[in-house]
Amino acid sequence: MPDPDRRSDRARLAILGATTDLLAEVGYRRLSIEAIAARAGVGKQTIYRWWPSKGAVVFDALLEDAGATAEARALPDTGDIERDLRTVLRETVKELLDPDRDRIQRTITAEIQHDPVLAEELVARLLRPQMRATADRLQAAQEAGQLAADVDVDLAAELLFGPLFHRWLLRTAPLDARYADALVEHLLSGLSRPSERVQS
Amino acid sequence: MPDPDRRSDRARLAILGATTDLLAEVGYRRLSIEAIAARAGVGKQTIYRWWPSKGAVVFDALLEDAGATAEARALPDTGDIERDLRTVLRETVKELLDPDRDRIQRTITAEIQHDPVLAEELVARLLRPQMRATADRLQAAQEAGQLAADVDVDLAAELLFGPLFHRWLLRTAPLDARYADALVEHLLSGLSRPSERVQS
Amino acid sequence: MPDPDRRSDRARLAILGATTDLLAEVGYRRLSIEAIAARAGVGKQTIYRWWPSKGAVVFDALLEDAGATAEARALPDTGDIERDLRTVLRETVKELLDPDRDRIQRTITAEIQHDPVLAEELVARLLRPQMRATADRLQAAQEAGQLAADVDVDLAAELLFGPLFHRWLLRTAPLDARYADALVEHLLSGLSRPSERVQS
Amino acid sequence: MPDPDRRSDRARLAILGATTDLLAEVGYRRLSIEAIAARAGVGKQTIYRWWPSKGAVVFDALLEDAGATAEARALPDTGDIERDLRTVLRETVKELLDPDRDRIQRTITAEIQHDPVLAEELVARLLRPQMRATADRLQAAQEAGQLAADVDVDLAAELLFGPLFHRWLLRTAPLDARYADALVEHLLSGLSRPSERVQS
DNA sequence: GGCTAAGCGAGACGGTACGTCTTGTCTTTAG
DNA sequence: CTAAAGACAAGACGTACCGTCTCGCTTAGCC
Repeated sequence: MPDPDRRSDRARLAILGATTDLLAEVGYRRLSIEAIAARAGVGKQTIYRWWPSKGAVVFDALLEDAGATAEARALPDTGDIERDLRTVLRETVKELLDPDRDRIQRTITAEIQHDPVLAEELVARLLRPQMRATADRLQAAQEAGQLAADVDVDLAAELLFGPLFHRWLLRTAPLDARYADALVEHLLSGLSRPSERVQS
Repeated sequence: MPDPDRRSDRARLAILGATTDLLAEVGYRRLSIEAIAARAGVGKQTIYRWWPSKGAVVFDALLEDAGATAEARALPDTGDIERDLRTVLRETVKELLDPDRDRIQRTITAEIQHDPVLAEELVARLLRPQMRATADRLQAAQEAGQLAADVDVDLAAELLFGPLFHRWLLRTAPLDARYADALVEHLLSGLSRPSERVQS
Repeated sequence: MPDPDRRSDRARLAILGATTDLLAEVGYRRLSIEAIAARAGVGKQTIYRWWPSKGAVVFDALLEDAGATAEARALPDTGDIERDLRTVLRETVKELLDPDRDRIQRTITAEIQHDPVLAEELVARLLRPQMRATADRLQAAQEAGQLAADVDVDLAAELLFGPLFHRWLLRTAPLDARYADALVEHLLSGLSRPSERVQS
Repeated sequence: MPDPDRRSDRARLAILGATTDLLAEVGYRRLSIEAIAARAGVGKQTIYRWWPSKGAVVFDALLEDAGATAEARALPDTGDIERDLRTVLRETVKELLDPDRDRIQRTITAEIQHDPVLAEELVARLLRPQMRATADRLQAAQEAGQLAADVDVDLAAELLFGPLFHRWLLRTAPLDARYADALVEHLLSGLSRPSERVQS
């Protein structure tokens, strides 16, 4: 309904900024549209005009921050697949361990549980690119003969990030660089040998 | 402060029951203590007396339900490790795909993001036992010579459940029985062969 | 703090009306802001925004009603002071005996016991005007030679209304028209004769 | 229902004492049965067993205090009716001006507005005796020939106390000793002269 | 360059829920 | 076997926000 052309960028940025600030100060739970509007020096209607929910505002505010990070995390390609995977996983772990990122990331994760639309946006803009890049790197390694030809590189990427995020989100065990290394180690070496398996 | 000896079990169960019902009906977001009290025929104070937050009530309500489920999901041991893992993973997938369980499980997952105490309780009472059981089943297979002796069974369990929950929580891709099978398949066969790896 | 210019008259009148109705139905003690808001179809905040306490709302509601009454009770002046005073006192008695007015009036009287500010407002807007009018009527009679020149007309007014309200408020004896007449009778005839007094 | 013989005097006095204390500390409005029980070191049930309402407890507590005062205020009889009336009215004024008595008296007055039973008890135990005594003193004066034989002594008593309490309760004007004197003066002298009245 | 249709800030509104407090009843515990 | 202690159902308190709705006031952008 409202005309995007006439949208005030001043207001937009003030809202996003106030949201980021307040998120850090009081957390998602106690964050209110009222407070965002007040902090941003903006009428509540201006928020409701452009965002459908608190979650959406928060989401945009976080993406604003996360954007640069994601770009910067382009996968390295040194020719050594093991080293490159180690690098990217350790980096991911380090990021998740940073208190600020931790809070933001958890907030966004909690948020998408109840909002599939946001979920899709998050996946499309942050998660999928990262996994895609990892899978691409694996494929390059495959083409270089460093990996078996029958390896499903997408599945492989999930075998790296899946357990990592599982530990982090569900807190089943502490997350550290050694775990990242162990995942890479397993992926590249294989856990079991075909010869040792019984016939099923 | 209040004396647990004098706690009314009637009220406790009514509250937990009402919470479960309302969760399924309106979801976590629109679940209110007010509504729980009304549905349970209980004073609000009785809820506040025994639980510190809405999250805690929901959590207890969930555990009450999940208890039996968890017990019932004792791992099968048919002697065939592949079949057994397939069974347990497919079961887990099926459970996560059930709308009610999905909603409840997501709710609780979102909840623990901001509450490490709840997180630890969830892990201790639900997640850890399941992974422990899986790891134990793997160890039995190992002792039966169906798996290489150097396999880290705990890591193996994470390689199964990690990617599963990753897909489910972050919605990076649809979750189905085929994916469960693929995870088992990978774990037991190995993705890469040692002989094919380049020297690093 | 709130801006009186933007005040909704619709809400104001609905609140005052609901208050009057509920006062008559359940009395002051069991009157709740909650109920007023519900009956008026108004948010509680709208009440708290404009009135500091339940007493203040009730007070305004009463004055709204009493306003017209007070205006209408302009003193008659038939030329016959005794008849006019009888009329006004009997009218007052009749009003106090009406169950609705009785309840409201008692409520407000109880209320001002603990709130001098409300007291002053009540006196200024209702009580003082009535006594002033009565005193004025007495003065007119005085000027017409119907009363001694040295009579203090203000004191005289208190001698009429004081005993009346005393009976009514403290319930020391039943209130009726005969009592009103007796008070007028005494005021105009004098209880004791100067000639009969002993020297003091 | 409960047996008055078995009533614990210790508890009764503790309750009455706690009530008086709390009344002075927080006033009637914010006085709660809960607080009285806690302060008195008594179960709430013990209060509910013996008193029907908060008002009743307060009432008893206040009467406990007021009792002695009332007894002590026996009317003087010096033979000079004017002086005696002046004394008793001035005393009453002084009492009403004392902050503690003022608060207690107002509380009790507010209370009886909504409780005719309490009203009757107050009247019977405090108000009526005082007015009776005043009327009796007037009658003695009458018999001594100091007052006209046709004076209604009960009405006369109301003409003294009525305006006094009217001023005090409704705060229509400040209460002081001069006003007390003026009332006595009027009662004994008469406001108007019969000879000056017009024929009605 | 003036008109007009927006977006804007402000904030009152009808509501819902919060977490606390008190009421009056009922139950448990200790003397 | 009584009375304190206090849990309970009920419901009002006053506050915080929700999302909607006017208000005037900029502020474009089209005439």
